Amino acid sequence: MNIMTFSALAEPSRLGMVELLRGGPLTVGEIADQLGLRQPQASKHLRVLLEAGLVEVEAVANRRNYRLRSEPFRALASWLDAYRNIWNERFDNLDIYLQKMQAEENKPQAGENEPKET
Amino acid sequence: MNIMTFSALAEPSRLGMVELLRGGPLTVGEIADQLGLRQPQASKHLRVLLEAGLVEVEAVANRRNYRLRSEPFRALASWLDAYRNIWNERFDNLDIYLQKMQAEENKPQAGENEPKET
DNA sequence: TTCAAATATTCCTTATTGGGTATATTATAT
DNA sequence: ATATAATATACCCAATAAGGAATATTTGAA
Repeated sequence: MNIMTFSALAEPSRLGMVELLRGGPLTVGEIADQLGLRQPQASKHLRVLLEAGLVEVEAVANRRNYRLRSEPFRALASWLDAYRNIWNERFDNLDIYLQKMQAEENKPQAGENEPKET
Repeated sequence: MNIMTFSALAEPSRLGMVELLRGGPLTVGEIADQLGLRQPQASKHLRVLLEAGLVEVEAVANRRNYRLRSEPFRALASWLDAYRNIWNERFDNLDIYLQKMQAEENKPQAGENEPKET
């Protein structure tokens, strides 16, 4: 997984931009307007998104049309897939018990198998 | 989408920790070892992951067993779902053309509908 | 009580990041 | 050539984050 994807999304304005661009391409000015940003900061954040590969630009005269790229989202989804097991509460109580037992084996000092009561 | 999830993952050591914990719970020392970190930085990064809700701890004597929580991964997956359209290259050439046409309508200064040739 | 292991916290220092403002750049129109 | 709109870049400053090293805390054992 590319860490730049996460750092690009780890900023409110930039995450907002991505959500905004879900509706389709927008210019810098439109993005700045909708998010209440000044133009320079909008440009700077878009640059970060661009370098992270999250968006791409198309120059149309004066304007720059920014839109989402699909690749990083696909990558994110496939990375997430590796965590599907966790969905199903793989580490449920039984597993935790087994893991604890296994951890005990590292220091079988006092009682061997059955800890006597009191 | 909670931004803390992204900022927590936007750091190589922490992303490494998450990947590592995919295999099951580990103690601070084990994590530090496997990632070549000093213990204090391991603890500090784990704290960030903890506060982001990505992991949880279980104290067992001296040790702290850290393991992944499922919720943030579910949240991430459901957030990603909103971007599924982009998978299918929704913004293909036709869409881009239509969007460009719509953008033109904002400044219909010269030609109204049919721009005359030459 | 004293010791040692595992972990957390604190302090310090440096690097990075984000906002603000001014300015440069590019394209269109006159 | 000049003016204007849209955008990018540069510079400065404050806030944040990360590593290093020392220290505090907790637990089990002698």
